[in-house]
Amino acid sequence: MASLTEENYLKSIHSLMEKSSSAPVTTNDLSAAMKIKAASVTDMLKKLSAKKLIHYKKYQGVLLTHTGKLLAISIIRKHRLWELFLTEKLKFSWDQVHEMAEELEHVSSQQLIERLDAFLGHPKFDPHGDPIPDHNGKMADYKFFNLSSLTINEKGKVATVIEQQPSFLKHLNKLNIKVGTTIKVLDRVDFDKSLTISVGSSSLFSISNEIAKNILVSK
Amino acid sequence: MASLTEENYLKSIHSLMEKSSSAPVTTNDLSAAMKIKAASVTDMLKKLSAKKLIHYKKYQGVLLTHTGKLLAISIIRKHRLWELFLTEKLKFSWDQVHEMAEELEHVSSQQLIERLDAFLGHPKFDPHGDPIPDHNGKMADYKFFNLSSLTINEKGKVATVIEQQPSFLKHLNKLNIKVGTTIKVLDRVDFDKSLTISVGSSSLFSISNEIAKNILVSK
DNA sequence: ATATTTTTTTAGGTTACTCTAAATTTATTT
DNA sequence: AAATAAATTTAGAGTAACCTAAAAAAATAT
Ligand SMILES: [Mn+2]
Ligand SMILES: [Mn+2]
Ligand SMILES: [Mn+2]
Ligand SMILES: [Mn+2]
Repeated sequence: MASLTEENYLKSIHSLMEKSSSAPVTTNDLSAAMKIKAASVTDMLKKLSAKKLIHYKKYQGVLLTHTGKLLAISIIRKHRLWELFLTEKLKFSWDQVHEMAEELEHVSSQQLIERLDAFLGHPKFDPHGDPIPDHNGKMADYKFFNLSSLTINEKGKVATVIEQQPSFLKHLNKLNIKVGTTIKVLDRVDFDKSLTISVGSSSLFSISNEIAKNILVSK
Repeated sequence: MASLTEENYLKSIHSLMEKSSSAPVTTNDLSAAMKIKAASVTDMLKKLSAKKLIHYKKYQGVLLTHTGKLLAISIIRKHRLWELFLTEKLKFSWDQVHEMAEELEHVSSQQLIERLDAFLGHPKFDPHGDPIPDHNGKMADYKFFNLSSLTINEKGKVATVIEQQPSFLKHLNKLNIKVGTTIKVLDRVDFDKSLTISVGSSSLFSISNEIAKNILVSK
């Protein structure tokens, strides 16, 4: 139905819509996110519009149609299930799996993905703490708190990370921070909002606000 | 390095070379096998030749170069490992896995395939009894016997099937014949070479020579 | 309300892969 | 050894997905 390229556009539009709380996504946003020139993006928007996967009016940005959204979510489902397969079964670490999942998510068999889901025990979250949509597209919708917003002596359990570049994830590995880790905020420096935290039951160190802002916790 | 399309051509050339015991593969052979018009095949042959993946002289057919052969075998390795994953872990039957593996074999990560190999326990054969090349391209090379060539009262263990269309595999499912099954030839009709066989320890029935010719056994 | 800047679209091209129709080469028959 | 048939290549074209440069529209600043 949709080509690999079209699938990538839909996924990108979906993720930009989430970041902008469903406001129209602009051509330039897509161009920047996908590293494809704006003129090329315009071409593809016309095509996706003709296929009724997006709502598109010249100069007005785009929104996913119902069909487009379902398709986007089904690709995200595949991406996250494959990521979990790679960490759980093949023992890759969370900083290695994204790129491979970018390819695996385009494997078309619906049956394959349902079997994979069962094989993994119908998981609810991927290795980065992102929710895995079920086969109807529904996904867990918890509200998490930014680590940087916790008060002194407050504890949180790492739920998700916002920034997911391998370099950031590898840094968290060094700090022993992963999904599920309990973090307690012990102190905050007024000047730069850096935090002194304890991780798990052992170590105690300081992290910048830049890092804290990219970690979401449940209380 | 090589595109999905190029990979499919190399795989096709490899399999035709095996069938013709390494004689040059013709443009028309490829055209028929890949269901792509001969003119298009010629275009691609020029391209693969420029990349030194095949030996190609106008009108003279093609052979894989050393590099081309290594690449073809690495794709076959991926194909067969994914097929085994699908049967062993996701519980698909041998008649369902080929199509999915046709897509999965193009996922590029070398690391992924090495981990998958380990996860499956470094298997030697795929669900159809075909040998899985190891990471250096070496594969088991047993000599098997055609079921149709067994003498009366001779036994064999099913090792591979030649024809691998889903329809044929499903028929074998019905007959309870799979890789590993022991078959004993009890009688042969002179007129049409059809065989009366016993399968495993139970059933006893007749199969046509057409079917027998597509089953290879070890003695 | 104009002028300037920024964003987006259009116009015209390129590459990868496919096609049909015509030309050429090789193989087979007579 | 021609003549005919079959296989292969060339020529010309189309679609998908990209690009740069120029034009047009929208947003911002004066
Ligand atoms: Mn990812
Ligand atoms: Mn993820
Ligand atoms: Mn197969
Ligand atoms: Mn196989």
